[in-house]
Amino acid sequence: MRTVKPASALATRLERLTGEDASCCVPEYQDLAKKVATSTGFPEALRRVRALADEKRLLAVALLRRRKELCACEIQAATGLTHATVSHHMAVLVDAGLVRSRREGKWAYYRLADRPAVHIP
Amino acid sequence: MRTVKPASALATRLERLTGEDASCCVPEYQDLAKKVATSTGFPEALRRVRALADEKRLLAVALLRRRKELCACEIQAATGLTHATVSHHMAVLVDAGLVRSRREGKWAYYRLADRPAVHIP
DNA sequence: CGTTCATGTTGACCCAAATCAACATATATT
DNA sequence: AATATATGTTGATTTGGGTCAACATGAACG
Repeated sequence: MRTVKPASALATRLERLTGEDASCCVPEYQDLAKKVATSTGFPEALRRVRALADEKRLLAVALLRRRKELCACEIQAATGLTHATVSHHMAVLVDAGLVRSRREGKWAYYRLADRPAVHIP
Repeated sequence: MRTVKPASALATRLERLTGEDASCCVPEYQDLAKKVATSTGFPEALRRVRALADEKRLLAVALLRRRKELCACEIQAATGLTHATVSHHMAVLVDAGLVRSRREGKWAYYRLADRPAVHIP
């Protein structure tokens, strides 16, 4: 017989450091990760960062930092996308809490939300 | 004959606002967008935001904010991923300038870079 | 030296998201 | 009312990226 569990790099490293058996420490790290990932700030930060992680959406936000307010047709002209795609992108930004939308007649206006910053949890 | 160009929402809106012909303004917005998108800060901001826009990578960064330094095997234990995937993810973070890597014998250590913040251009 | 072990690299697969055409809705204009 | 217009919605298509198995590298240890 041999050691049953496949030698874990983490366990061997911790045993090297502490001299004790560290085979239990992998679930410990799993628990820490789960605790962080389910903390309040994490899902929102992920949604915000994901919303910004597109070239066209980041461009829209960058433009909104220069012009206070833009209508959908202006964003369409700037991005060169279809109005359908623009609408989809702006919905993602609004859903992430980065942009607020306003409706005036036929036109839809967008501006940055009050606190559009992202901070890592 | 009719108006040759398909009625642009942006042009009609600007003509409504200014009373002048605005058919030229679409390339104007294109130029502004291109100017912003090619500005120095934009590609780096996009790379950083994209690097953070993954659940496992954001988790790794969040963990690095708690523990000053983690080795690859610890990140593997925390994320539950293959070591290949962990290596790939950490390379993305390092390439984005968010994380610095250090090598000590067989082990690879990661810590946050000096200024891991993202700021939108 | 040869083996083991921790990590990096490559190739392939697979899924989520970006995109657009077509349709739907709502507002303005005549 | 009827038409035109600006935007939202849906379905389908395609592409980028996350994932892993397999292989490669390089160090420690006998």
